[in-house]
Amino acid sequence: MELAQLRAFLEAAERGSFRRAAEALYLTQPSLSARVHALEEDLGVLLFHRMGRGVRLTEMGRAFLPFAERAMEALRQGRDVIDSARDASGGVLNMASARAIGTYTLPSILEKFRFRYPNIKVHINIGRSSDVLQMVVNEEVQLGLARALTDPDVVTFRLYDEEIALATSPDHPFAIRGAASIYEVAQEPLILYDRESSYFVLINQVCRAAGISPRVEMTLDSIEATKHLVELGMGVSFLPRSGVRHEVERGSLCLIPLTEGHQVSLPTAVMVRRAQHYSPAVLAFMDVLREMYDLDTSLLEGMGAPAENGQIDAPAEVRT
Amino acid sequence: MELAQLRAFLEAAERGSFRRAAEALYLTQPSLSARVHALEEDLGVLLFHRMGRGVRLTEMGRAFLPFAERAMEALRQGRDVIDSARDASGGVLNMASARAIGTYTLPSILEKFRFRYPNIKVHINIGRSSDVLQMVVNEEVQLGLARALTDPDVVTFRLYDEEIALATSPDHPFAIRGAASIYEVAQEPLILYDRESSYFVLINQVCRAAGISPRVEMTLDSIEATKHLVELGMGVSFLPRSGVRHEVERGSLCLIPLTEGHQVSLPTAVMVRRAQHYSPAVLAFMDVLREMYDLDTSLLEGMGAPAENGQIDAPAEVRT
DNA sequence: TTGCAGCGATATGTTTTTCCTATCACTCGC
DNA sequence: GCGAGTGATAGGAAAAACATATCGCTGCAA
Repeated sequence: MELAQLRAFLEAAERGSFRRAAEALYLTQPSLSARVHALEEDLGVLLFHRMGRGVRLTEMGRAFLPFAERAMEALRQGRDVIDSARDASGGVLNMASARAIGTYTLPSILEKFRFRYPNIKVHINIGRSSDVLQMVVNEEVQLGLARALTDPDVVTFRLYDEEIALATSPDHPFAIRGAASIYEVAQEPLILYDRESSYFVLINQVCRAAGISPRVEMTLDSIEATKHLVELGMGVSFLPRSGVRHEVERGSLCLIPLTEGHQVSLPTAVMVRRAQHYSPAVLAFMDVLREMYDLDTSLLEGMGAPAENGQIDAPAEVRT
Repeated sequence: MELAQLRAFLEAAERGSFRRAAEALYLTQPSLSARVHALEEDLGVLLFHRMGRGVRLTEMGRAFLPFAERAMEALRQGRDVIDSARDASGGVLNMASARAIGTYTLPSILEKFRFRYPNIKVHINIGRSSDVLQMVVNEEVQLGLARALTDPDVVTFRLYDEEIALATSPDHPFAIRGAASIYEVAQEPLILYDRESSYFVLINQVCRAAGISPRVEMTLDSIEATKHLVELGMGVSFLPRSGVRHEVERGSLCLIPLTEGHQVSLPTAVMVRRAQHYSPAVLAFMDVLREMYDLDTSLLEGMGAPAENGQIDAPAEVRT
């Protein structure tokens, strides 16, 4: 069965004439006749009564007609969807972001993005870094911002290293002294957020590296709430530097360097599912990131698949 | 767009591999590749990401997939309907019959028919002769039994002439005398049924031919009720001979010959929509009729369209 | 009744398309 | 790296589709 045959069938059924149907399809009558005949052969039944004057559907023909119409309608709709999607596909960017990035970094990115591409609608899903990666892999989103994770199906571009700093209230002994040892921190009540988050994992990792086990007094799932508790002197916390900028400027929080020089940083990256072609929206967003973070996104453009150096395999990085 | 392309698309989408899809469709990989490429060209979008290892649907491909599936499903259903209709088409005979024929003649026809073709289901619509003709023309039924009417799109085979006889109760003067003049009948209260029916029209026609106007006391739409009224002596009526056989045998009704020799007969016929091919059920029914009424139905069989002498143009016939 | 016009079927040669074989380029797993 | 597996490409062969010309039939009209 072929669509050409169905088109011939439908046209002939509608016009009651092979000749006129052939005209409508820019064919000669014998060609259309052959198409109908082939369809009849395929189905094993006569679809038309051939009268001297035109043709008329048989019972079988009438029975088959609605199905042929439905099939053609489905394909027409499919084509419509493709057409509208092609025109509008540049118009929607569906992305995912880790919470901290979405809260503190993404707004400034979006500001620039919306200014430069005001017609692109953006949908943002907030989740943990591992969720973000998963959404990218599953193609639930076109693009993800999170801690740099690696996956064979994902291209990861590193954006910047988020420094995780020890934060205390201004009247805390650490703040007054202006420094603290990692071993002292281990004695302090520690407030962390979201046991599953990258931050939590990373900080535990640092402590283990230093051979200490921190006194985790509280875990929350909100950075904002954590900051407030630290401001109130309930404990100290490791927080992303970009997330406490305002409080530091205001003087309600202090960032304390560690005497051992431990520096905890979290590589932040943008991730896309590996593919050969990317939607205009994705390329536009990457372009904004390229400008802001000196990124090399040339690998995404054109036909070529992204090469190896576009990725980062580095796990959360700890320099000492 | 062609179905071959859609089949290639669907198979490749399902298997994630052009090569395996090609195998499944008994093609070589380049052929399948070309089909998909042609579809992509037609739609103007890429449907697959070509990875080194297999292929993966693009967003567009995912968007188009359900429509392609729906179209294929519609065609599959259409084919199923055709297949089951072909197998069962011999199994259903949809017919229409005029009331009198359906009541008195059809049962004996059906008895023989059901005996010989026990697997054929019969649906019967009862209506007036003109309705029967219309249903045949509109192809609402495959076959009609009615007064012989003519239509350019209908083939009419005459079966028998139904004699319309004057019926009275056994104690009526006509019955005692054993005969009646048409002019005497004009003086009697006449009971007729169904103003629109062929019988009614025919009897009026006879009376007008004799230059008389009958005393129509009552019109009913049931032959059975008419018979009962005549049995009770409420009047006389013209009734189809086959419809009063039982009452005459039982002695509750008498049939009175007209002294002038007027004989009213109604040509009864079977009618089918003119076509080139007839379903097995129709041919089977015609075969039973052929045997019972010495009909020449050979014209319906084989490929040839029915010829001219298969029809009857005679209107209701009045011999005098 | 007899032409005449319209329609569909058929035959045939040509053109177009489709298909397969062979080969290249690329990716991935060992 | 190297081999297995996969998709793209090129070119020749096979098949299908198409158009032209013509026949037979039907229905309409003179």
